[in-house]
Amino acid sequence: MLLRMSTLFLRTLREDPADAEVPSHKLLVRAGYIRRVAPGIYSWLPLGKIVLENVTRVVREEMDRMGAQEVLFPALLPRDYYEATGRWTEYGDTLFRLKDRKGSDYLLGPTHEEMFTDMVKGEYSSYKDYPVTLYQIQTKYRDEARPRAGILRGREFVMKDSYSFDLDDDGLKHSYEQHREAYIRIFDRLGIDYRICFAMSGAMGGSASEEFLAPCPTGEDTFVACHNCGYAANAEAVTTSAPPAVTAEQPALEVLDTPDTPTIESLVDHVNEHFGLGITPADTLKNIVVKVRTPGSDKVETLVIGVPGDREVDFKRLEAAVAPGIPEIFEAEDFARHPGLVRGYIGPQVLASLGITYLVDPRVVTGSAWVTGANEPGKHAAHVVAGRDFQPDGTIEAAEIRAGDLCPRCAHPLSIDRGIEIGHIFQLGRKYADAAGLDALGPDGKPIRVTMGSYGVGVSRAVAVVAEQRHDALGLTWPREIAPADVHIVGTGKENQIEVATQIAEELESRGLRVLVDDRPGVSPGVKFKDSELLGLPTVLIIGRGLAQGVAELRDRATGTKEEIPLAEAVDRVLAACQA
RNA sequence: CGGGGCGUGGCGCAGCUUGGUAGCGCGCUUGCUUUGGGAGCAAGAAGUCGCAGGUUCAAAUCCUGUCGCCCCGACCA
Repeated sequence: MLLRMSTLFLRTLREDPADAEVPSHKLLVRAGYIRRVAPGIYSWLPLGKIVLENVTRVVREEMDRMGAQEVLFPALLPRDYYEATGRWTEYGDTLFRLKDRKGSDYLLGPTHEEMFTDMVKGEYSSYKDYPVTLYQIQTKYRDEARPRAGILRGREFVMKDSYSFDLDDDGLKHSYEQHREAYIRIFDRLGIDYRICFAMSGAMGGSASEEFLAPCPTGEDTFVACHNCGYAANAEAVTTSAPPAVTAEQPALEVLDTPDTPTIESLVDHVNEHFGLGITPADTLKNIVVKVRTPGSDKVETLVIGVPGDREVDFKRLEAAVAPGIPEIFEAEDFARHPGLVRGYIGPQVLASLGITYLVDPRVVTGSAWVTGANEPGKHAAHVVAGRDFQPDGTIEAAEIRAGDLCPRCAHPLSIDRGIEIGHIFQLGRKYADAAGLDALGPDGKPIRVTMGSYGVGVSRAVAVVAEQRHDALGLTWPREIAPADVHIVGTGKENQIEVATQIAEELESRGLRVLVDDRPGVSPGVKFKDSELLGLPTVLIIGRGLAQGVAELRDRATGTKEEIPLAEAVDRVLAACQA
């Protein structure tokens, strides 16, 4: 491959685009890789298209290597496939819907579980056919509430999605492990820094689930990591380690007059001042009321959640914890309907008699004593003991996570970072097979319900993530595997530098390298150097002022090292650099 | 959907308070000079000032409405 900048369809921008905020967005636009056409929708210019194809190639090679077989579904799909699983309505506004000329409903596929399941059902019927894993690399459409950060979160994006079909749980585990290994190879080859995090399976249903998160300040996901034992988890999936149960005898419950103490801080101050208890916010028990709506029905359950007073309820964690239920704020009118719940002074002592479910943070262990509401305006209760004065219906992971919280596996302090989800693997189980009635006929003549795994890689997002993780003040610094070319040869000077640069470019191309040569006449050296740095090819060879002395300059874009080399050795030295 | 900001040549912006000739930088075209860090000089091309209505002798500027976009929060590869 030999690209000549004199004819390459490329225009670099000197200034950041006004609508870009994150580095990958700014740089990909400035370097002429992508252009915006609508919110969350981008065109790929020649260099960007090459990078995207390179990522695609890596993903495809690794999927093929693990034995998955590539298929391709349409992006334009009829409604009925998504009707069977209820997702035509469940997916809500995120689904791009359209009608054909006859008025029939269609959609642009946001994901393809239904299609894969249906395809396997149509072709396979015997246990001898299984297991099988299929994948596709496809453009997906999601009408995101808020597309953002350029290509990082678009409404149209390229995704590799695959599905494994197995006859039993062990088979599913094996398929899952194979994917895990394939993903590790993929992201290693792409040069992405990532963590494999425990995840919630969320609305998709299913059990084991892990996310591949690329640590990045602009990331939208929060994850914790333990630097001692290697544990990592999405914030929603972190489990809280419970302290041991308290066996010591506790004083009897005591109701205290606590007027004007609407906040935890005011309560703590008041109690310490008037009753000398010496408590901290962590000794109080804060009780939050929420409504949990069951999707697709009118059923709404009232739920009270007890968390230590020094912590907020993390709504995302709460959502994950009550999934597939949808938590909603308990409004003033809801309080009006539940006179037993005294806003600001709720204590768990009365919940059982009110018939309200009470779930507590795991720190609220049996025997622990708390200062909490007394279910009367202006009154709180002290020495309220779990297991004695109230009986929780269970625990819930809804309290916020903080840096320094203890690792659930080894009890070392956890760190908190942000990351971008680039891959997600999980064991779906039989939800879609159930919906589709996907069975294999077993050796005994009886049907076996197939169990599935679902696995995704954000292909176009990976391009942005690499740009996000690998750039400097001057521009992009692609890893060789996905760079638009191996080497950028810059010819600059008023003698025959451009001719020589072109000759070397042709020689390197014939030796199997992918080459970009800057053969633009009359363009000043500064412009060429700046463009070279912006574009970010890993190796740069400059044929410039040293030509008369038979000298070229070899640069490494990422490290910034520069070396003068004899022109006669240029081809070999570039080859060596590109093969290192 | 809630909150904030912005719509002016291809890109980045000023002008709007106090109505009166549409301006700057980059990019683009032509010529000459320049060639190791986004060159210089000269001459050019290119704008329904988001859209609609209103006020006015006169609207980018004032008023009303409307559309769109970006950013921050609830959703996800």
